[in-house]
Amino acid sequence: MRVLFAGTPAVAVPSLNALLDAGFDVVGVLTRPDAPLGRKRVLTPSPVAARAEELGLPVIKADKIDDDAVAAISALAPDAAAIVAYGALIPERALAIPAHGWINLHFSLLPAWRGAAPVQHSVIAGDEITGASTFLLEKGLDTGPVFGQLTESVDPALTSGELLERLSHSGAVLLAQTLAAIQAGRAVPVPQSGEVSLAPKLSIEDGHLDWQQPALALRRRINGVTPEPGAWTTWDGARFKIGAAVPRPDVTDLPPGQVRLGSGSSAVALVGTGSSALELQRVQPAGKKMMSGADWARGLGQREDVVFK
RNA sequence: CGCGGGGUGGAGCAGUUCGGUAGCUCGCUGGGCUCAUAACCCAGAGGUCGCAAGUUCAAAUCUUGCCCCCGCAA
Repeated sequence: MRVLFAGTPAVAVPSLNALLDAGFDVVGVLTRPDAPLGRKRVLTPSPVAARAEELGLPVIKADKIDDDAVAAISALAPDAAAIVAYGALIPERALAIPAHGWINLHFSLLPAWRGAAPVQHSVIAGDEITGASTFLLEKGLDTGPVFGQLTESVDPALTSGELLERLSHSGAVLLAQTLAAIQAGRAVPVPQSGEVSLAPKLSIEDGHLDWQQPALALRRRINGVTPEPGAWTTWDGARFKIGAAVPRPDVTDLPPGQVRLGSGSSAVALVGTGSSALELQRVQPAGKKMMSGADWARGLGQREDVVFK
């Protein structure tokens, strides 16, 4: 079966690999154009583009599916298209090109968390179970009938990045299985049923921590927005990022935002919340590299005037 | 030229304003104490102060140029 693969970020790469390993004839790869990356704005190919070039596969780079892109896709004459985090809408006329349609791997248990950032929203919401779904792409946003799903329990200590990494691998297997079923003619798409929720792309503001919230909610938010867009607060008027924190239910005497620094060999950074305290494990003051909370506390010495806002 | 912070033993920092022998909290090594320990005590190793040039009797500190890291913005 001739398959077109569409995807852009690193989480899509395992799926591309899985399709090849499963023996599908990947006739081309659709990905977004090279984008400026980092402070120096170096034009960098997407991870999927890099992998495709490594494999010697034909690559179509398109920001939106215009006439040229449609023509390029048609020319490849795919029987099916597999799409994982491509990053742009596929118009109906492109959806119609492959006979079997476009099969999307989405990292949630649809119809929960339709949209660009399902895993992040799932972590922030405190879902105990999440997963991945394959479904037939149609006009609406992640609304198509589902072919298959897998579930994954959510470890409260995991960040979105880590959970997404796991799902990108388990989901890749699911995607390959779904395509195999379609090829064999035994795939049964089932309309989505259940409670719909939306997972729009996270903004910087989504990572802004509100210390009035209870510790567990804050931890979920920190994990949910890590590594992108990142959790932050402000200290002395400057941005202060927090990469990881664990609840300290035994510390209940700190007002929200107030920081207590342990000294000596018991160096530790605690911050008050709406409930009990959080212990900061990874922090990054503005202008500094990410460091452990203990290192940060050591460098500051015993100060009691550190307050997050 | 987008705005800003930073580079000081292995880690995190102070010292720079006003030049004058390298400091703090840890870590590490050895020893002591202890049933024991991330506790405590003693001793020790470890630094071209990002790089280069300049000023000076003397530069981590002042001047100039360059490199690298990071926050914001894109």
